Amino acid sequence: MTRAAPERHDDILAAAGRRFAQSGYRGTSLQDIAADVGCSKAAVLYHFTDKKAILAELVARPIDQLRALDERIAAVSSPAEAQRVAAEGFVDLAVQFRRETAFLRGEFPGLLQQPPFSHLQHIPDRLVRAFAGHSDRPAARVAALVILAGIAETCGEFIDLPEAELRPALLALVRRALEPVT
Amino acid sequence: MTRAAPERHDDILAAAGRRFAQSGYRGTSLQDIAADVGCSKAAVLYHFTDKKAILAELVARPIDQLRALDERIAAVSSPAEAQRVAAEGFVDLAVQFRRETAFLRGEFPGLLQQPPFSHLQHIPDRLVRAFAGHSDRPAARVAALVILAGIAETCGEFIDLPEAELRPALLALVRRALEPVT
DNA sequence: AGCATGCCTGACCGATCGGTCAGATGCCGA
DNA sequence: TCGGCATCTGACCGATCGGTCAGGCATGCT
Repeated sequence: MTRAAPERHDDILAAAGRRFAQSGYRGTSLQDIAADVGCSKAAVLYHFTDKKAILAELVARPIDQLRALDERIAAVSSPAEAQRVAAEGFVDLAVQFRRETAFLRGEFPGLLQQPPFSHLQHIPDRLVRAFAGHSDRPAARVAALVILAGIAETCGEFIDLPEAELRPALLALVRRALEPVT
Repeated sequence: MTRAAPERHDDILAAAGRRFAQSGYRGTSLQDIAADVGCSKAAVLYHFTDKKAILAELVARPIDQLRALDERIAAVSSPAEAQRVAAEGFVDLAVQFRRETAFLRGEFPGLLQQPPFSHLQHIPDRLVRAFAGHSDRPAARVAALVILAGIAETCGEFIDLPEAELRPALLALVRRALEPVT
């Protein structure tokens, strides 16, 4: 069965993403990916030079999305508008990013501090500042990141609560924590 | 070089713990562990039946600690005392547990819902209730867990802030979030 | 028709993995 | 001194891994 190259490329990427998220990078063989796609292992290596290349392209996507959100925030004029944009986009993005790259933290600790992931160390700084409303309290800025970034992974691990219910409750709590002291 | 069995046993366990935390379970070979300990791979398999057995014994330890803390909280009389004990013990324990078992989440998702890890789903319930001071707001109880559990992993990943500085700031924030609405 | 190109397959390779096994070594009680 | 047990080693096994290679097959251009 022969398909057009771009579609096969994306099929492999999607299958690899599901497998990596489920069983980790080292726990996923090229044979597994090929079976999901419905082709041979050699076909996978025809579209990607390496197994590493699949991973690299897979993680580049959320990084680009996060960078795009960062630029969108940088483009708006008022801090209030920046906060709104950040609050809307960052939660979903942080949740998605952590869910899709959870296996990286276990198998490759320290990898997120290296390029191209190290971009994240600078981008979230502006994101969180926008989200926390230019708060001077570092605890508030840190907390916004910690809470948001921890939602996806912690939910369903310790807590038996669907993400749909957990997120608004936590968001309300984040907003409250970030309110200025009266 | 021959050592007494209990010491060798613990040496292997300690070496495996470091390796698993660094490179993951599948990323660590028995040869790696043996090299760290200073013995042969067969010697490792003399003290442990399986590679799985090493992992099982490694993760059983923090589970026991968490259960012990739970029993300590159940033993105290007043809710205020329970809250103090929980606040003291749970933060360190949650941080340690998440750091030492971070690789599990990436390589074996869903494992923490199965025995013997599923005990954690019941134990933290009382812990968090004690920590949150019997709050009726579910968001507060959830938040206490989420925040505490997210400290170890998120710190040093996105945030360039040592844990020693991060923890008191977050603890202050947790307490504030849990205060009753005035 | 003939040929080139893109896409894919099955067979194969070396390396590494977890695990087994027979036997060597050292220690300790009889 | 001798036998037995605990501890450990080197050699080895089958399985699986990532990756290579020669060739097959369809399509489309000349």
